[in-house]
Amino acid sequence: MTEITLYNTAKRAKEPFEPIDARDVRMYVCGPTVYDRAHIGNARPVIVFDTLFRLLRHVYGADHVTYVRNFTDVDDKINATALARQEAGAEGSLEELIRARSDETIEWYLEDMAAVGALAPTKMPRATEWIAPMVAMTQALIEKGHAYEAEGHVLFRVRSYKEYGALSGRSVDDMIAGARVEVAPYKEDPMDFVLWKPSDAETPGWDSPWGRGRPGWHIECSAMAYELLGETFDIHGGGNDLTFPHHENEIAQSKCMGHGFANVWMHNEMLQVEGKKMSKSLGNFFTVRDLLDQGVPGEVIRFVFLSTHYRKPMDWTAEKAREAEATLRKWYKIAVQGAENAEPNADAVKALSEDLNTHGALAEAHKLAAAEDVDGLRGTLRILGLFEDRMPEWANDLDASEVVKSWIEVLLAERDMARVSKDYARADAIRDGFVDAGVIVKDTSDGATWELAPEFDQDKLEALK
RNA sequence: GGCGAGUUGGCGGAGUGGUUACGCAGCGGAUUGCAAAUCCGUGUACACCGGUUCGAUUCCGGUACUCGCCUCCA
Repeated sequence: MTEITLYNTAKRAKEPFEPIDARDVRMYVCGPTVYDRAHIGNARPVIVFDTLFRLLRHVYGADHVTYVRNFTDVDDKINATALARQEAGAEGSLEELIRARSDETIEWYLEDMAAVGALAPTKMPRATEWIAPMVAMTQALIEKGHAYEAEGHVLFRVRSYKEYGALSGRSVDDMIAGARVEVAPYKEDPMDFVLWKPSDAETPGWDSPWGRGRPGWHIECSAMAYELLGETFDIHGGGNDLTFPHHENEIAQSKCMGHGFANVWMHNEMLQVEGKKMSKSLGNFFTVRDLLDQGVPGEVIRFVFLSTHYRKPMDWTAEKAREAEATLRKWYKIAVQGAENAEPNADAVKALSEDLNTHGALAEAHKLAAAEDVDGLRGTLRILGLFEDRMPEWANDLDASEVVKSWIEVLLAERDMARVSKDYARADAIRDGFVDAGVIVKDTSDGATWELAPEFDQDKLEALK
């Protein structure tokens, strides 16, 4: 069996991956807060952990991997959108509008992530459907002395968990020293974080022993992971911005419940755009849907993501997308000749098994393409999520008649042969079409150059249209 | 301030204690009906300073610089 090595944030080292139960390998990844379209950075953990999911399925069998990715649909930003819609005259109660906003955002998310080749996780729990387990866990933490109620809030007593800070390598005292946040007066300790908070009439809330309220973000993941994967599971993933405080808090909650929780912690690095942090103020903020709408295929987006190791900062550039598209066009023509159930190349799998060296796997794919190993390439592209059942439509050759039409536009406007021929790859067939139509002829003086026919006239071109 | 990641040839980006990563671009050539496409060939890189070693880009220590997190932002 293929030996998989993974970098474990908790150990700060790569270690051999040994599943608790090879017949049911379990992974939890923090999913999105569903208030709007997923931006391009959101796609990174999705693609990284989807690739890991595919590798695990390959190694342990498709039926022996459980992958849980949640939706956080308790959030003030969702409420704000719903409220704005109501004020703009939208039909329905605020509650209904909130639910509708979550629903539509989840739908968008699944569409966009499917477009970049992400398989659906085994389970996708919505926080609002698991409130009872969150309440139960909160209650249990109070009973164990790890949490306390204060002014309608329930807070986790950070000082009661000695290992707090181990994942992110921080000490509680250092964190307090560097804290820039104002401390709520009802907290016993500045580091304590909320498990449950009260909701006002305008905010979604659920009944609880502490009154009507809603869960804190961190308890959501602890409770859902426990319900769906059990007390102990194999891998917990997410972006490295979640390492602290989110994952640190999850660990504190679950460990204090007496759970083993996750054995391996994996974090992907952040994404930048054209060398800069993506932000709305810099104007380099865009969503996955924006790219798709601009005609960047999902496979190309995925390829670009796979070309950088997941633990390194990644830079999204238009140049990389161009390169990726050219490479994929070439590969698809070869891979499409391969058998449908072709196995991935062993060296490519080996690369992936070494802490998800996706770029190494792509390098193997280059070699397979050069060797015209149609099966190996097809299988390899499939495990990378770059090729499913058939060639993506965008990768097919351009339709000659469509291309001719665009050429005609340019010829009519500029009569520029060179300009036209630069733009299209399939010049031969297209040119033949023009020759047949008598629009272009070979220059008789040198016999090597093409020019517009002397008797060329507008009508002839118009007719071709 | 605290924590963490990184620095590889023109660019992107792997990896290794002593042998070609890979891709793109470039250059040379082949082919060709201009161009494109295709094919062949081509590149002695590893931030800086010390140390360990027969030998370090690869291990250890330090310096510089870059970046991220510490704000429910993946």
